[in-house]
Amino acid sequence: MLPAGQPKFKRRKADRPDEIVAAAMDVFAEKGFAAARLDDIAARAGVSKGALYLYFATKEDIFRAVIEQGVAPNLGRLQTALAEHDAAFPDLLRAFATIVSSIATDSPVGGIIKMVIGESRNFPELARTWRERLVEPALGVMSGAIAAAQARGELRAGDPRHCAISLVSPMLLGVIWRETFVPVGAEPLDIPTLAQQHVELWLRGMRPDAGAAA
Amino acid sequence: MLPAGQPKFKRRKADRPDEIVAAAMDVFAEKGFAAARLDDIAARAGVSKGALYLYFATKEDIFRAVIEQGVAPNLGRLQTALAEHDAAFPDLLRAFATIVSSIATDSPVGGIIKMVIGESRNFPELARTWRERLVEPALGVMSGAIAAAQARGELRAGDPRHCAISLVSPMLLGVIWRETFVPVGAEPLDIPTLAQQHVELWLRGMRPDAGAAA
Amino acid sequence: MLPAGQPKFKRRKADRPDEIVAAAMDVFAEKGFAAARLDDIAARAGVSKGALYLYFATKEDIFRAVIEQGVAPNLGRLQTALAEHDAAFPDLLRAFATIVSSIATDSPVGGIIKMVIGESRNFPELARTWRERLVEPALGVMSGAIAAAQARGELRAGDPRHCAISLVSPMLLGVIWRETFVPVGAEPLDIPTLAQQHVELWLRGMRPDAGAAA
Amino acid sequence: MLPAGQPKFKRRKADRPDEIVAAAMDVFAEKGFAAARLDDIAARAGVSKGALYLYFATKEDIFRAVIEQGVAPNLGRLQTALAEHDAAFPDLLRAFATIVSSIATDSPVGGIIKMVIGESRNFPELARTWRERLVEPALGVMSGAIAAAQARGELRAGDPRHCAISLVSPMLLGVIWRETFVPVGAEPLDIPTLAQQHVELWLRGMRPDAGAAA
DNA sequence: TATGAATGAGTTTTCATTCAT
DNA sequence: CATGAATGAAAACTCATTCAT
Repeated sequence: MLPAGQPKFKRRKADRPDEIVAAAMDVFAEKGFAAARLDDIAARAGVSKGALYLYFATKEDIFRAVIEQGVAPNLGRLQTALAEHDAAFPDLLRAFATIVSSIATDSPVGGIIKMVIGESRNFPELARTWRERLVEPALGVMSGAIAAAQARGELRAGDPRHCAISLVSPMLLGVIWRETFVPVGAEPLDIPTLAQQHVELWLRGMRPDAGAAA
Repeated sequence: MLPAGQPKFKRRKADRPDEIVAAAMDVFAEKGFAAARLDDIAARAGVSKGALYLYFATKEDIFRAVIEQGVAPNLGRLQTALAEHDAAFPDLLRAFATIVSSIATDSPVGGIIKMVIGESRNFPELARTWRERLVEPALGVMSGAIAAAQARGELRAGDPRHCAISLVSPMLLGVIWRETFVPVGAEPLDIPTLAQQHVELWLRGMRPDAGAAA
Repeated sequence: MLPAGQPKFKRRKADRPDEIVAAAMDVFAEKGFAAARLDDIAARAGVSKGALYLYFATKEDIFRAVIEQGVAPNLGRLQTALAEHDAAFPDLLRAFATIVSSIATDSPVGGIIKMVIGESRNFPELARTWRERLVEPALGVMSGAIAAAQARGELRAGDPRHCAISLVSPMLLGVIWRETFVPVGAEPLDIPTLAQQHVELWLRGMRPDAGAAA
Repeated sequence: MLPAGQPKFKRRKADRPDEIVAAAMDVFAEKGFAAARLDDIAARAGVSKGALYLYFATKEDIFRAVIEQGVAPNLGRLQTALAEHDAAFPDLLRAFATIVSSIATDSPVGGIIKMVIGESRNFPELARTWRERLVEPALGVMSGAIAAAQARGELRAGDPRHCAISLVSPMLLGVIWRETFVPVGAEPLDIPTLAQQHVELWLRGMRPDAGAAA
């Protein structure tokens, strides 16, 4: 059905924005906002530089779209991951670790996180959005679950927010490691293993005293 | 006619490079490498733009100097922190947590880490240097100590490198949080408390089974 | 399902060029040639951008058509206005003033004049055309009539070309005023009144000395 | 005193802005705002394109400066021209005609007027400024003087504003003619002669009836 | 015919780097 | 040594024009 020759113009209005955002994602993640060149983004998206401006008004707009697009799917996955509150807490956590590992491994969150960190001062509203729509909800759900488990006596005392951070930080660091040091020759971290080992460590560390339970 | 407060001696030229690096540190940490302007750096350092070129050949050189300068003092502090292998492991860790907290709180590592993360692909040799001279030595020392403690039966089994990451990641994340979300309105994390709580959690989580010890 | 008001027949293609020229007239008059965008012209003409190229080869062609179209009807009106040489000169002039006022008031000459003034250096041949086909003929007819009246002793001496300019300039300025200052908040000039008052002034100013006539 | 070689950089901070504005004046007057290229302005000013941005933030800023600069000196000249209210009205007018002629002949007002006309819709605030600071004051002074002379019985009745326009319009048109048609091959108008002849015409046309005076 | 997505040459704007002073 | 005006190469952005549909 496709014409044999390669047409000079492709008409794909509906697909273009996503293709551009995907290409921009790669370039921004590699170079950062300022060092990324629209030429590169256009080339990687397989369009002309001018075509970018059919869909986005400025370079900043493209960047915003990239970061925004990083929020939505992660939010969904995360909610899924934490939806089943009724599972026993340890099992919940283990499931959570698995999902987080898979997100970390096969989605571009790494690049997005890197960009949010690197450009938070240049694009404060994006950092704010990210925190409000992703980071705080996630921290909120987790520390809520932790507090509940503490109330039930399943976990020992301790500031729930700090506990949540203790819980997730190695996975985040794993992602950052992959973005930062692996391209430069470092051995990749085995995130699933790290996550699993860490969850077990955390669960043991949070287990109430045997004596207290008596 | 000169104001009385006028310093008798002009700033020694020997100080200039450090002042420039300090100013550059601030600007690079805020904007990233590409978005930082030499005008801003010069202005913040209180020198003319041309003066930068009396001490550094290029913008990249200044950036390198900033990153380099971030390595050295931290390296020293870290070695100090981990030098006294003969303390009991828990006490060693507690001391370590204190030192790391203070570094995290009142040195500009935060900004440097942010820059290393953000520019690792644009300046691979800097990321490499950082890893080789700071990250790997630190991880090495720590996982070595952990492995030794495991061998002595003081800690339970588990990949020492992963254990080390589990140990330090919340502090690193705390620093990143400060650079990323606090300027955008987030509540700062209480890094010393977080560190302390996490170290206790980690120690409990790594404590060998009571049964196994029997 | 079709709205009742839907025209039964589509606009005839034969009308398109004129509609485009009319739309272009508005846009060019507002923005000038270079700042006018074909998108705007197409939108105002109610056609696609590509459609412009079915009728005109380039943006310049559209512009030329606009200017050309400004010449023809005015030329006709002018000739009509000055055709009746046999009327008494004062009456001729009064009739002329009326016609010029109405042209000035309800035709787009204002915009065209503005464009001819603004783009004369960028499109010399258009300025030339305008002068040769409209300005010089008009000036010629008028100074001819003036010279004739002078020869008959109805008007006092004086360079006829300058006299003609003295005669028409307020009307022209009125049109320019409308294009320039009215859109920016100025009170419009009452061109008919201005014209009438000026013609009477001019006639008195050109009346031969009573003594000379004696 | 000047170095023999031609230095690559000239340091003339104080002079540059004026040189740039002067160069821009020429280019804008020839091409209009949109069609003028900063390259041309820079070249004509004898500086690099980048140097423009040392003194002006945008192309629009340069344009504004050109128009603004056209206001001030003309305002001064105009005030001078109309200052001597106590001369007999006819002599005042004759002096005025001389001064206006010389302004028209040897200042760049022509170009500025052309630009104000052509860009009034794109830069409304400039058109407004021009009208408020130059056009209206001038019209005001003139119609004031005319009204006074009418009250003294030196001039016949008639709307003073219209009379003022009748008076100045040929000179303005002469300037526009020079900008529009002379570069395209037209014979220049002899503005001084035109002005003088027109002032006499106007004075006669405004002279009160002999009978009325009796 | 008519459309409008896509192009790419051209323009404005930025800023690291140079150099006369 | 120090300055900062000036440069020029590179990057963002615009828009007349083309062409697959």
